[in-house]
Amino acid sequence: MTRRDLAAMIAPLQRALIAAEMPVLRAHGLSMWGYVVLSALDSEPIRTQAALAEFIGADKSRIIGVLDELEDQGFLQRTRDPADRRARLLAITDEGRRKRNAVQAEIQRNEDRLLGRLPLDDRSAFLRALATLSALPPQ
Amino acid sequence: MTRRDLAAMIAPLQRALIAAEMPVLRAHGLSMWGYVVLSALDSEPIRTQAALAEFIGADKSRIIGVLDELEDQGFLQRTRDPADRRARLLAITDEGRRKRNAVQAEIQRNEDRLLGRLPLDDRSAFLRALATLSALPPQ
DNA sequence: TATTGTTATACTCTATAACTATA
DNA sequence: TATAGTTATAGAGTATAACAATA
Repeated sequence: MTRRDLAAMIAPLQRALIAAEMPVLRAHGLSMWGYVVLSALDSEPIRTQAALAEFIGADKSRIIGVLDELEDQGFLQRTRDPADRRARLLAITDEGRRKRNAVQAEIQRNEDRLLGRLPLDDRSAFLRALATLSALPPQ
Repeated sequence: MTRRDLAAMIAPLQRALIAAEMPVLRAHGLSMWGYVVLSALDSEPIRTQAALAEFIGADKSRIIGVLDELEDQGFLQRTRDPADRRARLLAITDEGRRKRNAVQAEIQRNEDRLLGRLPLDDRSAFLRALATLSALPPQ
């Protein structure tokens, strides 16, 4: 029995999900990477920019503009690490957490509409499978 | 009950799938878009470049270099449409079909290794769900 | 005038390589 | 000398606009 390539099926789905996120993010004044950063800081204890960059799979130079903007918006604080004055410690603010939660709620509401097309047990199996596969080591 | 964003789970999976495809494609002398084009032509009756571009969700100007290369490689033929001499009719060659099938077999073998991490019924539900969600209209 | 395929141009993303300040 | 963060530069990928041939 033949099937389509996984990547070929996932690509349009990913496109659709991102297209649905865009207006939500824009309405909240967040960039895609800004949302990714807030989500990372909200769910994991991350200390430095280098640690953050590695966690979200981006280069350390790529996130700087994002952090600058988030800090300007008051969603993030950067403080020098007293123990190593080269490093900057990252902390999401209460406002940042609120913003992230509001955006996520809207995004997941959209996603749930999509998931609603699936039979109930396919849906939970799908989410379970995604959670497993997304957590695999890169290799 | 909270879950991660769909997009956030799909993104690393997509990255992993593409990373696994790259060496296979390179070994066969195909670009990613070249493979996409051959797959489209092999599975759907597509006549013109405009139709192909729309089918794979790319701009018509973006596929030209891809088509040039595939033609050079002998995987594709372009002929002027006698009924409308502006248009060029696309046809995958036998060699192109063979190449596409060989590449797809290798790619899916990799993918199957990933899917092997899932319990059997989750796996079929996952594939079923993906087929459904990837086929949804962009909206 | 509109459309097909093509080419040229500009823009966005990303990766890489310098640079600074600390260690 | 090495590392954290920053800035500058260059490259890839993409979108848009202009163009020639045909309708």
